[in-house]
Amino acid sequence: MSYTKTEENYLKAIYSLQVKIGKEVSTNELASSLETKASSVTDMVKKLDKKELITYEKYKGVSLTNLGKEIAINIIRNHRIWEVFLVEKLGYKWDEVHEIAEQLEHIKSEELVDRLDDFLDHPSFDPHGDPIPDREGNIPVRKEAIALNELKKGETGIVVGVKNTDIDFLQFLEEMNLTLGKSIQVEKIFDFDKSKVVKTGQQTVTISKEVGSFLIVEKIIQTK
Amino acid sequence: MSYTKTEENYLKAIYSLQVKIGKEVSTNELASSLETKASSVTDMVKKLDKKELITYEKYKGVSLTNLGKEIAINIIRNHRIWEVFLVEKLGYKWDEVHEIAEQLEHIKSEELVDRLDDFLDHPSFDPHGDPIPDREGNIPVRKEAIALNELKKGETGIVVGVKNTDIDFLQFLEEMNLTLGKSIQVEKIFDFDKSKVVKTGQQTVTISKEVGSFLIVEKIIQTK
DNA sequence: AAATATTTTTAGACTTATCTAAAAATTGAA
DNA sequence: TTCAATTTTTAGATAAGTCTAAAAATATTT
Ligand SMILES: [Mn+2]
Ligand SMILES: [Mn+2]
Ligand SMILES: [Mn+2]
Ligand SMILES: [Mn+2]
Repeated sequence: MSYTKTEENYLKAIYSLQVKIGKEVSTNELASSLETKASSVTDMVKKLDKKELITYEKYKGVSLTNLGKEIAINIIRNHRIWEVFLVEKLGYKWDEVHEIAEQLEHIKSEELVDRLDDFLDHPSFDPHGDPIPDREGNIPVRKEAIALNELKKGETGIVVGVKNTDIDFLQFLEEMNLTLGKSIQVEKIFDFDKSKVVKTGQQTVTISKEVGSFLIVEKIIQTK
Repeated sequence: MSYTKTEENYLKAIYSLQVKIGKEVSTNELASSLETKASSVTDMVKKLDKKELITYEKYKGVSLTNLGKEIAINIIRNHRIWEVFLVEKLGYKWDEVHEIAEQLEHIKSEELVDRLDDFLDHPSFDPHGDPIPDREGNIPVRKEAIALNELKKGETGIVVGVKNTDIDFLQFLEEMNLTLGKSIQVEKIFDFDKSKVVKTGQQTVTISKEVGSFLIVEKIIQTK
């Protein structure tokens, strides 16, 4: 069985929203996530329901079937492996690869992504720190990955991911030098608005609570 | 400006047919090349004409404008560079890559193929021996490339390309061990049907006139 | 030069994915 | 609990690309 690019994008969007909100995904949520209209969503979810990729009940939203989930995870796997390729082999920066990966993830070939995965030495995380599912759909979990906001004053974390992939945000991080793998120490937290002064390498910058909620870090236990 | 996959495939097909037959491409030729119906072709060529990618006159066939030719050559460049990548980096065999390249050639990114080209050290020919146009559309020419049929008895050539990329034919060549880079010596030519006995490495095989017309070789001058 | 065969175009229909506008159902406030 | 706001669905259109069947034009034979 093979699916259209649109069907795959719907499944991927439903998967992400389902993980994020933990219950049935509404028509409007899907519409806004896919930048389309609610009426278009209704049409498409009927079709996906008929194909048994999702469960849809009128006015009650949708959720993925096992098959739908499998396909969604596979597309995400494709996307993230391509992103690794683009950054590791072609020298793209991590804030430049998403749009191209959106196209590459839909290339139809059982074998291609597996070969690419071999070629890249089976990466577990993509350039944004997101986990890469394996062929069977298992998703690696990172120990101790938390939002930067959960770090207390004096604590240190390594940037291992972001929760927001807007190009503007990624470029902001680049500017601030808060990129993947960077070590960040919390110097001060303002009670006022929970903004923070953090140190990364020689730089010291102030970041908002919002930015701190989007940055995923691995907390470093200081073994003195 | 960006074009649909279908438009790009039409331009590519028109380009190849135009090169092959040297005059306007007829509706039926295009239909059979694209495995579609003449009526569909008529609709599409009207559209491409309106976009000034081709010149179309009712009942008189089509030919590419400069813009159309430029786009066609660019798609061919994409296709062949991806084929090199698939063979050189991912370990595919040369008879396995065409279908995947048919998909990859349509990925929209100014930069991607240029980066891939760098990564592959600017190859001039693809795994089938076909020339790879550069960014400006210039197509490299190979000196002394001739059909195997043009070799006389006793002469030797190196396989540098094929004129038929049907998967059946490529697999036949694989079977016969007449693959790219192989040296072929003509042992005998039958007057009867111009079939040949040829030697490649330790193997000796008989090939038809047709096969000989599809194999491109570089003639080796025996400097005794 | 007609008649016939072939090629090409037109007409009308279908599919996928989308939209706007209006109707129906659900939610939430008074 | 009733009415208003919001969400969702339906109805009807549109655009891209395709198809079949029939009409029109061109090419080939007699
Ligand atoms: Mn991405
Ligand atoms: Mn990513
Ligand atoms: Mn090819
Ligand atoms: Mn090729």
